[in-house]
Amino acid sequence: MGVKGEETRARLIAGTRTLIEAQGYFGTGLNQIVAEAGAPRGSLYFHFPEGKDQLVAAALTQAGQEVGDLLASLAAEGADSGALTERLTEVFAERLARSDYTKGCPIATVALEVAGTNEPLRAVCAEVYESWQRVLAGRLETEGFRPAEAATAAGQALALMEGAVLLASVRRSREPLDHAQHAVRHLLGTQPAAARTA
Amino acid sequence: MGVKGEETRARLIAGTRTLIEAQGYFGTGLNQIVAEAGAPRGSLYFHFPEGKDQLVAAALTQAGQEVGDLLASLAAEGADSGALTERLTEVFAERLARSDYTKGCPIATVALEVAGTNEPLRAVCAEVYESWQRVLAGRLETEGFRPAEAATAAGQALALMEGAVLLASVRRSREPLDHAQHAVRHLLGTQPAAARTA
DNA sequence: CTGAATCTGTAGACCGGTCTGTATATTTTT
DNA sequence: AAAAATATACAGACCGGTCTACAGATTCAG
Repeated sequence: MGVKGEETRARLIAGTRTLIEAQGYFGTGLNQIVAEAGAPRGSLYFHFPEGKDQLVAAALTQAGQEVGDLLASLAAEGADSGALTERLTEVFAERLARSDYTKGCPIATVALEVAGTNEPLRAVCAEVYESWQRVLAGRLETEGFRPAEAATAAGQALALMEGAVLLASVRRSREPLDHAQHAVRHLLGTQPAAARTA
Repeated sequence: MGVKGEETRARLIAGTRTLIEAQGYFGTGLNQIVAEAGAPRGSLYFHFPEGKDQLVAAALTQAGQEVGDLLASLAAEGADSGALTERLTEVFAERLARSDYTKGCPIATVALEVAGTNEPLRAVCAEVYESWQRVLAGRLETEGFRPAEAATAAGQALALMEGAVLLASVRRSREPLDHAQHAVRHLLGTQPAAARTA
């Protein structure tokens, strides 16, 4: 596969990400995607022969991996669970603010749309969320949580943050995210960064 | 307006609720709605002259009010905040299980789809969530929370439950909802003292 | 009491446009 | 020249929305 082919493929995924994050799966058409990516229709079906679902799956996977890699690298640098969740909350808050509250979690909208009707895409969304949860749970284990409790606590923290993104999108305000961050700290039993350094 | 007219209108709203809760806003077409409701297209535009958005707004409002009325009646009977959230969690869990995990929160999917692109519907979703939050916050005030802290805690609890519905839908399991319920109890039970001293 | 006018609501054909996906021709790269 | 990739025309289905026709009840003049 040549350089140009890779670039077109990358632009298609990037365009798909941009659009589905703001409009969801059904709200985004292939015409819109190829226009956004500056690629012709034929190229789309050359690079993604299975069509829209394959393209959306690639976009979700890439977006999920970016966030997962960020969390994993923070954890590798020794960030504690409170710092991990704070950073994730901040990522979502920043995305919302910079997009005028059109893009929150890159997975959530599609996840809810397809969970009941599109099993392959549901599985992709589930894997992304589980990968995020695994990183957080792993960190919690090094802080003394037993494996089962770490998984539960990580799931609760993730639910809190995802729900806060939903409320923040609907209210057009980052306040729910900031309140969620405090609640997550409380649930996980860690002190805020300000208190730690004091 | 005759009896039959009211019935057709009610069937249209009921059909719309059924479909958008499982498939979202963009995933549900008017052909599907009129088929589900057993009503002709002309009746749809007679009862809802502004079209799809007016119909969806009516469906969201009705679904939101049903849940809100349930919470309000429980609160009037003296249920405490833990019982309110437990019941709301149970409503969502039951809906998911009975629909084979296709219907969770009746608002969430549409809320995320339209938050960035359809201001009137976004406002409807926001009002539903705020009405739920108000009931819970009101109960928290009678339990000793100051108004500001009650609103914050109610928002955190709502975020936790909504996020748990998302994760439960994607995982096809009620486990996230059960874990969320424990976390909500923890948040609401321990925060008053800290909030008062803050 | 009748029968035409009116109102409510039903019924579905039809509009332009967009949807996902296919087929085929052409250009670029190797 | 072969392979990789681009480019576009096209197909059939469906989209939301508009339009006209008409069925059944109600009203009201005579």
